[in-house]
Amino acid sequence: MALQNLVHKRSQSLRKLNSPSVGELTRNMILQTALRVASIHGIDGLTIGELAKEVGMSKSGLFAHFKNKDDLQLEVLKLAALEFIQKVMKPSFEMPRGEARIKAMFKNWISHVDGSEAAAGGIVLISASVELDDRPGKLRDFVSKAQKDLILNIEKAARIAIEEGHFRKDLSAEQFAWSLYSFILGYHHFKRMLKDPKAERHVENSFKGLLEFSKQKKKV
Amino acid sequence: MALQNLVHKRSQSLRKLNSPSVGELTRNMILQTALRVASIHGIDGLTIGELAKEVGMSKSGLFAHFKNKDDLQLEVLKLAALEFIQKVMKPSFEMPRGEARIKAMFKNWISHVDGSEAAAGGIVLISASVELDDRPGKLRDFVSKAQKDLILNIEKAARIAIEEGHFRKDLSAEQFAWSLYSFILGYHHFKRMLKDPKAERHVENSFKGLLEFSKQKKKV
DNA sequence: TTAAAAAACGCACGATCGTGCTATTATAGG
DNA sequence: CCTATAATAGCACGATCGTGCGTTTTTTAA
Repeated sequence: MALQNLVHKRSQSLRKLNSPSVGELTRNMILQTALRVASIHGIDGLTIGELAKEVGMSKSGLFAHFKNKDDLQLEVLKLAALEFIQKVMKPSFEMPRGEARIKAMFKNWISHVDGSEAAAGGIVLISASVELDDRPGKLRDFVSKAQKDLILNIEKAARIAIEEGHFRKDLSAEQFAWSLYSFILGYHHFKRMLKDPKAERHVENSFKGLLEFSKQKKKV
Repeated sequence: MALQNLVHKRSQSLRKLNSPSVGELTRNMILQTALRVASIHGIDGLTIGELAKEVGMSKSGLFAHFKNKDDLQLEVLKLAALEFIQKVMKPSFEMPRGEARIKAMFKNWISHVDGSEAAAGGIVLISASVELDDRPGKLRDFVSKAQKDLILNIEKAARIAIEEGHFRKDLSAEQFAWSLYSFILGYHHFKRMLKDPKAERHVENSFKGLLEFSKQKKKV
């Protein structure tokens, strides 16, 4: 897989105007590939030898771009988080405040989970949190923080919806975020592991129920 | 860690009445230990060398009990499923039909997720499904089937609750099972990965909401 | 008690792991 | 174009992986 050549061709023409060094480009390409590999084999199943093969480089040439394997894994996780933010969170927060934004968030998220080919960011983060939950360290810390930020963003969106009068005043934004995230986890699980064709329907029903529950004035 | 000795002592006294062979006992002990290891390092992180060290045997001596590593992993998953069934599902189905049974199921499940020390079965199954979701094979098939059975059992309990008149007639048992399972996944995630102290409260609120939603006669 | 059978060990194999060191090739600025 | 530097490759290391095989020890049955 000599993606290498393509990258170099492109770099030579680009550098005349704006200059990311060749090494920088290669490094990015490596990380992109690594993210793809990690989405299949998990962040722990990511091995330097296989990655080198996949990317069309020698092990040592590839390895020179990173301090050690932990560093490589951390960079992959960062990329995953970044990709998720840009594909799911950012476009949502460009929508009008309130319910519309919540709905967009849900929709973007679902389709991000579906995008098994290209966008593997979210999947890697979820898998990583399962793989790492019992093993302290920098990797775990990063994933944990990324997830917490994510939850806080959902909470923020929910609070705004309350402010806007779309959701009822006595709704717990925290509980809302928790429920929404659980449904996404459920969707991820049923769709990817169990290949359940009804997963879409179920998650949409649950989400609809959550919305109604969050709107109504009183009781249940 | 010479658990070995204990096992052999016990075997010699036990065998006079009822006879599981020594090899059988050792094999069981290996699997128990393997389950514990897998609950920390994942089913893929389970390595024969480390397991041998943990169990106090030589690699080859241990390996003689299994055809190959895949077989070992499969046996561990089987044990995990068995443990889950006996700790969570079986006691639930001994409760009275209907809502009580549903509640017991939820309660048992939650405390099973909490039992990080001893009961690692459920955790291993959930982790395994994440690790394996993109890698076809016997392991994936088993986990997938185990999870499907599990869902069907929830559905069955829900259908019985409908029959008994505890849940409303037009409730979708399938949707109920889906929601409940998603909440459990959420709990697992928040409790184990994010160490969120509010996880209990959230999952209980969600469960309570689900129950009320399932009872009321009409609307939302 | 002794011979047969089961269980565990010792050892070694090829492969691959993460990671350095040195040499070679590609790129950059003068 | 030439040189300094950046980027990549080659090679080797110790460790560990999964897995066989022959030997030794332990358990079992007569």
